[in-house]
Amino acid sequence: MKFFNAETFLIPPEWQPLARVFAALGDEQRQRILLMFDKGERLNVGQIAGASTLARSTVSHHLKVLHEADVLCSEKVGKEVWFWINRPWLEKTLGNVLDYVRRNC
Amino acid sequence: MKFFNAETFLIPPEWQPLARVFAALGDEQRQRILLMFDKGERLNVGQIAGASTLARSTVSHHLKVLHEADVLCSEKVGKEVWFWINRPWLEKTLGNVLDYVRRNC
DNA sequence: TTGTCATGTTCATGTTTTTCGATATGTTTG
DNA sequence: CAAACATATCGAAAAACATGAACATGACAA
Repeated sequence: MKFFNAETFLIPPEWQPLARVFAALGDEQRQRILLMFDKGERLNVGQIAGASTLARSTVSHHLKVLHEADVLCSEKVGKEVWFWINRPWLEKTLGNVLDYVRRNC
Repeated sequence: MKFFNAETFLIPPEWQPLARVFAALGDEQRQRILLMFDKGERLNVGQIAGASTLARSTVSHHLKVLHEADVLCSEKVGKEVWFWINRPWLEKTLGNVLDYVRRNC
């Protein structure tokens, strides 16, 4: 068994940002939102809410979760906030997990 | 915007097994369990429960979730049930997502 | 066989977290 | 200021999580 620390078991700290990504992507509504984005596209809350069955405030909440997990970037322009996928981070994160699996599983 | 279907938005069916993987990996305790496995190692419920702070029944539940997401394989030998990481599936799933990100994000 | 112990799952319950919409508040534009 | 857009907060409903007790099964010894 791996990573023993006396009696208890500790998650390596480099896994924690990753944990947020998985938690964020674990929700179906948030997956739905992510899949809406076209390559390189930027969308605002209204557009996403319009394409979903959720209330605008609910969409805003999910966007916040995705943003805190660094899965989405955002920029406020005038009275609108534009979101887009953080491709480099997503690519790096998934790549790291894949490497980990290949090396340690 | 992508994948429009009249008014509502549909998740492509090939994403559903993947969604289960992310949901399974979204929980911290389940991450903890996964990280316990050494390369190629097989562990039973008692060993995992012993290395965690959770009750055996709780561990059993989490193992069931991981198994239903195909993240773990299991085999019953005698009175013990042995679990191990489904490396090929995990590798394939993460690889698919990574490809998707590279192609469509 | 019968009894006992070890292992794992299922069930009922209680707790905690998440989800969601409504409303109120904040910002920016015209 | 008024209108449009987004966010924050709150409470209710739903889902997920954790636990011990009860149950099922297999190993093993008397």
